[in-house]
Amino acid sequence: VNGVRAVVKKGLLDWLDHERPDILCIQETKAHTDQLSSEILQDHGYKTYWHSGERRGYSGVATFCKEEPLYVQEGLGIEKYDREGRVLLTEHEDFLLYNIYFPNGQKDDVRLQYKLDFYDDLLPIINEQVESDNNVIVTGDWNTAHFPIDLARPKENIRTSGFMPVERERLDTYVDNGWVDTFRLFHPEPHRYSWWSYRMGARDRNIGWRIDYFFVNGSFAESCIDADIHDDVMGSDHCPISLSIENNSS
DNA sequence: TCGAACACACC
DNA sequence: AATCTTGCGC
DNA sequence: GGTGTGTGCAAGCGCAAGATT
Repeated sequence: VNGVRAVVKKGLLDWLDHERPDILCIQETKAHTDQLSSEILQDHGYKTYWHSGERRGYSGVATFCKEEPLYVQEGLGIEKYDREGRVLLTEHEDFLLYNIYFPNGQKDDVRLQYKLDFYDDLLPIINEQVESDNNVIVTGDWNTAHFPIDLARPKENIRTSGFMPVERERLDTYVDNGWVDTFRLFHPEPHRYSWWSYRMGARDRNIGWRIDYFFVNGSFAESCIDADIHDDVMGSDHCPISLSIENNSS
């Protein structure tokens, strides 16, 4: 969301009150909870969980739940990532939910490698949970467009972090391991993006990237009834994405 | 990150 | 306490 | 002169922290 405090000023809570999702996952909160008021922490009726980076004003994720999760974990359990406040795991009745702000690799080779390591280290963890009979959803800002259809300028960005072959190969590996990009189940069409540069009026011209996903394990994909991108919602350089799941109880 | 503005090929 | 400047990270 | 590639450089926002008032 490029700063929760900024998007609250721009109407996040009105939008939340209108949409009332069962669960809301946000990334790049850029705030510690002691910097936030009760209007965003709790007054809306959701239980909220926060994982913030050590560095003030940087990174951070939050998960809002109508129903209290069975279990909440801050971080992946790997120190070098957890210092940056990138992961919230919540357990729900029918699935585990990872809310993740994947690293950005554009600053230098060190950060690119850090990003690639994150992909490599996350995969065995979630694979193991599926093997243990859990359904798993991994959502958030993945910071990588997988295929040329997923960004407006594929040829121009082959050497830009976010669409480099090494990064795309990591997503290939997720797919090879049975993980499903749910948006494409329902939307084969091009020109559907979830992020646009603030600069150069990129959003007005839809020069964007699809870098936000809901990946789910293969068998759970059958329970997904819709996935979408809501590019009419303003307030950030990203727009919301959604996943709808079959309701088995009631 | 995008694309205007250049440089420099190469016929 | 409010405003400005610089710097960082997208 | 036209077309095609390749490279440096400007480009919005949100936030922190220090300086100035």
